[in-house]
Amino acid sequence: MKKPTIKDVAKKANLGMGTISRVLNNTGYVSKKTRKRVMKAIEELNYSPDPTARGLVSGTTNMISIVVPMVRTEFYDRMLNAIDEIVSEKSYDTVIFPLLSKKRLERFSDSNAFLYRTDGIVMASMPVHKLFKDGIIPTDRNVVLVDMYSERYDCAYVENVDIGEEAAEVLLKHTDNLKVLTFIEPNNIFTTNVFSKRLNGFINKVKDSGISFNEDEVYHTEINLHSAFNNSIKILKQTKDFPVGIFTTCDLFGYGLTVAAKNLNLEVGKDVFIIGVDDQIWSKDIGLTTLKQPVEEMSQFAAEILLNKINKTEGYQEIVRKKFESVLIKRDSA
Amino acid sequence: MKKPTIKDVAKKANLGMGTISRVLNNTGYVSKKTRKRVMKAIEELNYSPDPTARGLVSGTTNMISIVVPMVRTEFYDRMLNAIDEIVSEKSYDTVIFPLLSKKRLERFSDSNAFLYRTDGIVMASMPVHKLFKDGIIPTDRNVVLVDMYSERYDCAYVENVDIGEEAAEVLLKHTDNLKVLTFIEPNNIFTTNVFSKRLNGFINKVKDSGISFNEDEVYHTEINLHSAFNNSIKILKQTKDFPVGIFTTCDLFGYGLTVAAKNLNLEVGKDVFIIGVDDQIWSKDIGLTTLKQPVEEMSQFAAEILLNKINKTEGYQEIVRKKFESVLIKRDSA
DNA sequence: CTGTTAGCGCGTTCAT
DNA sequence: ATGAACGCGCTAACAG
Repeated sequence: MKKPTIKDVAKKANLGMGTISRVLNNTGYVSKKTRKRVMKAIEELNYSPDPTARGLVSGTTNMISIVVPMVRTEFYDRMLNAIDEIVSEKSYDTVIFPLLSKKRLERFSDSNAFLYRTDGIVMASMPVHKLFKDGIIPTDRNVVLVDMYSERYDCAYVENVDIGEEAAEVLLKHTDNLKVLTFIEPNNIFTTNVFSKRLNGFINKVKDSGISFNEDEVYHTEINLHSAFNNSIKILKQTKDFPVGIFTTCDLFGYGLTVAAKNLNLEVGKDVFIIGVDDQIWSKDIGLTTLKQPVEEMSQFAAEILLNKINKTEGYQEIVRKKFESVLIKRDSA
Repeated sequence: MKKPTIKDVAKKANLGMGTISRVLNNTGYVSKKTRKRVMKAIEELNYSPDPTARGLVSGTTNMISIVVPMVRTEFYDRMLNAIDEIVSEKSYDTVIFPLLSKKRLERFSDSNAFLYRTDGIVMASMPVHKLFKDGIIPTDRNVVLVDMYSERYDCAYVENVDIGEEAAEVLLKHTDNLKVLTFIEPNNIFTTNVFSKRLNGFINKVKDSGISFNEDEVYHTEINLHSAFNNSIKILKQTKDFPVGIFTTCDLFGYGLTVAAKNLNLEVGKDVFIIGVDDQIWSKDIGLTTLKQPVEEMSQFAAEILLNKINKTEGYQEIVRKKFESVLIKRDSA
């Protein structure tokens, strides 16, 4: 019971292999009648073409690789869904490569890694210049970056410095008494420093506005709610004057702060102003004002330019770069 | 600048293709000297073999597919890491297929989907009997299930009914006044009903112990902290007698309940006893007693039997099934 | 020990 | 409009 091949179909339909291939790929001429015969044979044998063989001869796989740093956040979940939606319309399949470890990165440095055998690659939040030798992704396939700026590659990104600046603007409308709750990224090749960019943008904007800002007002937390809660309690207890405006560099921290404020009987939106980043699905429920990164739009845009490039016939192609703006979602907290 | 092929290497080293192939695959005899020559040529040309061509002829890819329902939980993140760790030792690569949608499921029903072109498939938390026609995964490749029991396939799983029972046991040591906070799974082909299994196990155990249990004592929540928190407040407010013991069918809900209790000035571990499931990374920090599913052990076991099967030469192989026991992690909350 | 050759399953000429 | 033959890059089998 071996799997049927195109040869079996040809034999069954009393036709040449070429003809079968032609109806399979909708290429060249083939009469209506024989097409029907082919379809019937395919049906009967329950045949479907072998993608490996196809890949070998045509060089294409009808698949798109998506490389993500990890797979446990809403951000990347949204991204994967958005990309899959776009490419599946053109009957491309997605396959996910989480960059789990340094060992995996090494494997990804081989241009024959499976990752690069697909028709196109989406790299999300990857500091390509740090990860790959000479900053070059070892492939001749089409590549597009999401959530990352690059000089060399097509990319769809948001400027995290801008996010920090916008956060400052929002809070400054309420008070000059400002603090920040953020995460300190480890200094390794994997990080894209989104948190420190947001922080820097915030500080710059505040200082530009002529307000003094002491680095002591930046508090640290780990990326989990419990740590965010604990450190929020600390911030609030150390706060002498209210109201206070606090920029939490992601919504999760904003959540911790919201709960902490409630615990200390402080009113969010009056005693404590909070702005977060990301607009998580639950952010609405807790009335958190936030800067939403347009993940879906960004991802879909990236997917589209990737498909374009794949289907464009050879030749020079300009690098496409698109900066996406975060959107202020105004709710009760600020 | 085409990529070098094995032919180029052969030419460069003045050898036959066969010899190159032999050193590449460590098969057959090849003298030390020529091996060196080959290595040198490979180095100089920066050659690496084309996995597609390899796959076509040998039928193997050195890759393992992992199918997961989604990719945004710690549970699956842990699983992926655990599996990757095992298989990468044998220089297999992992590729992830999240079952994002019904459309994707359809694609997965084609035995030539890329998913099935790898050397082995790990399916996580997949109700195979509901997802595939006749309950058969359309492939002749080796398959093993994780976090799911099956009559037909090798599997490594935990019995979620047991988890509910154990939770009941723990809480009953503190009080007979019991409640549950859980999620109601939608009734579709994707769900594995872990939550209702845990609930049923709990209820059965309680009733077996001669304690009456009213279905009204089961409260529902969505799978996010905010909903868990809100519904926890509701539970606690509707509770007349303390202490109360509450089984939260996952740690996330336990977290919401912990925060809610604090909010209402109830002491966890005295007024309110809580037991959760999963032992998330932050569960320790909030002192949550929990039943840890041995994700890593389970996943690694599955990976190992998969590798075994792959490398075993043909012939009858018994189905391997291993049930893993959850581990009680005792902390302050119960 | 090493070279040669026949396919793996398919797409793509090139005849017809 | 269709069939035959070649080759994609590689491994396996067989000669030598």
